[in-house]
Amino acid sequence: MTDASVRLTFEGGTVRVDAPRDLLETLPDVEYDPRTETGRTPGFRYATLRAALAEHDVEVEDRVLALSDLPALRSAYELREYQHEALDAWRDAGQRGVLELPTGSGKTVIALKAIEALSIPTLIVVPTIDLLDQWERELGTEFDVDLGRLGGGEQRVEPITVSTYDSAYLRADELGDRFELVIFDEVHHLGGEGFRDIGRLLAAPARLGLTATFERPDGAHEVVEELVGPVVYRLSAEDLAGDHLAAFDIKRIEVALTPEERERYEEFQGTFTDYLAQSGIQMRSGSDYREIVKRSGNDPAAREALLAKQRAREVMMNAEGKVEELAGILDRHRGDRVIVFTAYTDLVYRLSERFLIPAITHEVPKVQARRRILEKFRRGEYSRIVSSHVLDEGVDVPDANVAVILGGSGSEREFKQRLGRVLRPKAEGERAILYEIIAEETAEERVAERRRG
DNA sequence: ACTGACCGACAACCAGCGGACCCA
DNA sequence: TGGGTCAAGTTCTTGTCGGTCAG
Repeated sequence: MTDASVRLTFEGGTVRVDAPRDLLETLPDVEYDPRTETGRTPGFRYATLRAALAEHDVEVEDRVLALSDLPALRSAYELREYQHEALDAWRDAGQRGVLELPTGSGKTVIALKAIEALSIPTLIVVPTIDLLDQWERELGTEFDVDLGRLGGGEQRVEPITVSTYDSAYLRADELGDRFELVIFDEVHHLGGEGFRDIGRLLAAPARLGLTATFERPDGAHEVVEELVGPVVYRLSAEDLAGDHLAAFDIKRIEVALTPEERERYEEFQGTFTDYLAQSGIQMRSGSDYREIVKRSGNDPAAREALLAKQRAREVMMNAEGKVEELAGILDRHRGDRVIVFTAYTDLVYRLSERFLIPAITHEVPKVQARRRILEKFRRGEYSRIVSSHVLDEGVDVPDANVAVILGGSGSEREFKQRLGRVLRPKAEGERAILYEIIAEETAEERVAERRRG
């Protein structure tokens, strides 16, 4: 017992545990691997494994992490009080956990301070190339070290590296031993079926997640919690409004469908409800909906019902009355900076033509063109833009003070992200406004309720 | 170097009120 | 007559992203 020895090494996203069989069996989450005749556990269990071994009176030869040298980092940045609290909460939780803070509250800065405080090799994982660039810029300004970059056509690893989720996913098994701290920006993405493997394969014991909305409707935040840790600090937009973020009002406006729209809506919606009645499905949650989706693979009636539901959704999301209402809003806010959000790209182009507003969708040819439009918006050459979902996340959108949602999903996340676009601190007394325009007597009233308007 | 086409991944997707059938 | 089960083997569409590869 006393002189047993244990050797830990990293192999393709797992920690290999060379130890006597009887000791292996006492270790949590360590499985016996008959091929190598050793114990084995996923990379993310490394920290708990070390803790468990510390309880035993054994000599541990730990060769898991292969870290490069990193000079002590220093940044001139001063954290605000709540940012300080957030960082402390994370450290108190054993350098594991998630910070849930609204868009514009300076999550990046907290992370930079965490990197500075620990000065250990760090991997930062982000969902988009845009964020890749932003992090690279911030890190470059703050720290005087070479930065690695994985994604956007480059694959360069340095002690401090920024990666996309996609690239990290492709290389996690091989990179898992190179970093002691991993930061997941927009950490809710880590709940995705494939992306969760990133968290699983990395051995980094220190883990920080950043997001504005931790909970996922599919429940996968529990996976994230296991891989990164629980939420250790949380503030909402309301908490910071009027102080570090702009004060804001949310105005809900209901508009009527035209008689033609009403007729089409009722017909499509009717097809859907008829199917529900006929199949006996109780529509209580998203899983009931998924049940219909599942059936639609083999059952033509289910498929027809789903298509009808989608057509009904299109009718209400694109209702003509919303366009008229928008005309009034644009008129009232002549001097303001306005972002208009829709659910469908078709409507984006219709609005763009009718109101002569630049459009941004995923189809906008080339990132360059999109960037040019945003740049002109930033400089004030444009005071309005129309977009679908493109600007929801991961794009550095210049500040606006009026947002108009013509069509959106029931997603709380989408709503917060859109709201976040108008919440940067404003001049004294100025308030941001978010308009939700909703088709009355349609399912959209419930949809808007779900996202908590 | 840039571009477009392709692929796979991810996310959202949520009625309003009484039927049909098989088997023990 | 009464009670239980109703459709399984992989699943709708739209919007958006990153990675890859050919030209």
